[in-house]
Amino acid sequence: MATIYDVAKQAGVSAATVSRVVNGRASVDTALAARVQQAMRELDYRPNALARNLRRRQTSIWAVVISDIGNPFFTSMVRGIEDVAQGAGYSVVLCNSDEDAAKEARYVAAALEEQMAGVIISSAGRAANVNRLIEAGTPVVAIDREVRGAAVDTVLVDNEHGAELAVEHLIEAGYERIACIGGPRRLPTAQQRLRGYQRALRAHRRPADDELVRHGDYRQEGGYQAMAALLDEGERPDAIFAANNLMTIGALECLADRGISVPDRMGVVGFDDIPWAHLVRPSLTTVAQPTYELGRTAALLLAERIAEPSRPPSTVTLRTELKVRASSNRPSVA
Amino acid sequence: MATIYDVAKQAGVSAATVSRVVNGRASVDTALAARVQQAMRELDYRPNALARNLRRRQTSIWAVVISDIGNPFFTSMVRGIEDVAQGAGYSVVLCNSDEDAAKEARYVAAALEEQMAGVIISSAGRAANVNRLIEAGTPVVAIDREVRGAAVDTVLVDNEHGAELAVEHLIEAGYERIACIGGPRRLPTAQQRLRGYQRALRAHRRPADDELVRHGDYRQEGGYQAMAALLDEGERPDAIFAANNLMTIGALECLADRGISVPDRMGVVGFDDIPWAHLVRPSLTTVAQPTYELGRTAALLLAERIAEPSRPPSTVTLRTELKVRASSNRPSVA
DNA sequence: TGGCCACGTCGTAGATGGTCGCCATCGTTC
DNA sequence: GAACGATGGCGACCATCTACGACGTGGCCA
Repeated sequence: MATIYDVAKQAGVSAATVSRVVNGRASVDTALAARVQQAMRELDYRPNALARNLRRRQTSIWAVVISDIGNPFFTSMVRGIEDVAQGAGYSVVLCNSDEDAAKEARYVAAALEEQMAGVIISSAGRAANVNRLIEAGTPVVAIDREVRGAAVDTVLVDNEHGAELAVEHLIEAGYERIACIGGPRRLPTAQQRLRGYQRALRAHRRPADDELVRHGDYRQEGGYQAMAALLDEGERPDAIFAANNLMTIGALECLADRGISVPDRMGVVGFDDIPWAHLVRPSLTTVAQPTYELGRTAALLLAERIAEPSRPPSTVTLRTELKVRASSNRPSVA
Repeated sequence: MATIYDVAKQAGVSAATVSRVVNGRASVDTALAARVQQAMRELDYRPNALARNLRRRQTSIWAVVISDIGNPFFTSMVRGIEDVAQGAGYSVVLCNSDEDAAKEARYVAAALEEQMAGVIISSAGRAANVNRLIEAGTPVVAIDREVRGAAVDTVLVDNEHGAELAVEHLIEAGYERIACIGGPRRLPTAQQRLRGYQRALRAHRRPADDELVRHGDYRQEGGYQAMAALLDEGERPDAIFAANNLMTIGALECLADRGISVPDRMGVVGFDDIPWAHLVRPSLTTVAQPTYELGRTAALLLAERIAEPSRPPSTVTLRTELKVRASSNRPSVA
């Protein structure tokens, strides 16, 4: 592979001049510049990004650390990030932490070692990882999950409000005993969605029975097990609110296995949409998040922070939207 | 950020010794090594990957170039790649080419500039991109799609056979007029699946009517449009074989919009599974691909090629499996 | 007209942080 | 005493960027 020196020799100039032509920062005589361009074409010269990165002490890569690459919520978000990154001249690296704090820490370490230009993170755990990045001066944006104890740009959705809407909708549809399949207790999104659920019950003077709340792991399997527990233990609910998309799928699976018909004997609303929610039968009522927009916003915030590292961190909260479909349509009791 | 020289000073040794301790290549006296470890901890030393990469003329990153990050087929495949990469000490960068040859070329250029340790690619277009990598000495593995005109390690599934099985199944289920929603003509997978469809028809002496074959873009929208065309133009089929998962979803959507019941009035089999195929009503008969295994195999091949660059390229073909569910269950005519 | 200064260009030389080949040293063993 | 292995330091090297200074030109002022 040709280096900058080969080009310089071919064009009869110094390497510095070639560098100037490549980067367009300083002024170079037009005739010389043309000769350099010519030489670059002839040698099929590609600047060595490694050397440039070392010298500039920074890559042009953004790391995106997410907790589950298989969740369509994240893939759509990543698209939003990618589109902005592309436009701003950055590449995007995807890191899949699998909700594992250790794996997340490894990726953060890698981001530091590789001197990534920025990090967008949906953190599984404590603030330590995020703070490590901030201390090292790496621009960071938290997405989807707020990070307590870290001063960082953040993009969220109104989880509590969305959950409240969902549960209110179930109440208005006539369901009586509404259960909740919550997410992992340590995750802020799970806590907020649970609060929304409780708030709606309280507002409508429904008792908040502890037996009605189960916690899953935000995966399909967890949703299945939580649903099974709700069916087998204690007084059976007639509707459920599930705190994320994959757990909703799991719950539906369980209900199908048990032959419990939705929405007649069990109303179902899930948090976060699924691309084919309307193909599932019955079609699924969901609290839709603006996933693409979430990614876009985070990427824009990151670009701004890179441009202006010292500005105070800001938090953007996007709205959710209740999409009423068939799974929460209780047949009126005659 | 502390450099290797800071650590060397702190431990009272030379930078070379610190390097040896970090990399564990050469033997270092235990006492010295301990002092170095101590100094690294005290200074919170992180090796600068950029400098190492420059010197070694290689990063420890694998680029995975895929054509649609939103397709669960690819996300599962990526998991398989990641797990192997993780174990072998590599990080994985995801590049989303969106079936766009130009975008793909940009990512390939980036992989060359950043001197990626290896590339796994599901190429959208011609062999030029892959050959550029091979010429530069970058280890490459083609996945899911063979690359004609390039001598490269390849991992495929038996597309033709899988498609044949699917169509045979529809024939045996009693469907008469079986249509095909094929993929983009230029893609080898689309060509192979189409051939499997045609072969099955021929074997059962069904006429291969050109009117019964439409081509989509491997996305949901394309499946929807192809289905609509099949319904509106010419003699209507009573079953369809769709050449990938997202187009199957699109076709189902179209059928639902038109009120055409599946499997009574239209049998449906799709190529490639969907995580929640059994939740869609009716549950979906599919040709399942070993997606995770596909990724794993490609990653293993890449690791082998990196270890032994001169070995002749090999091709691995994995088997598909027909998963019979409800969407192809034709009610027997009384 | 001569001298000085500003400015546009361009080359030299170091800096970036690690890695590794080579060589010196030291202790051990035969 | 020679041979050998283990150990650790020196300095070149990776490809690029950039601070600094040199050089030439032209304008302006005395």
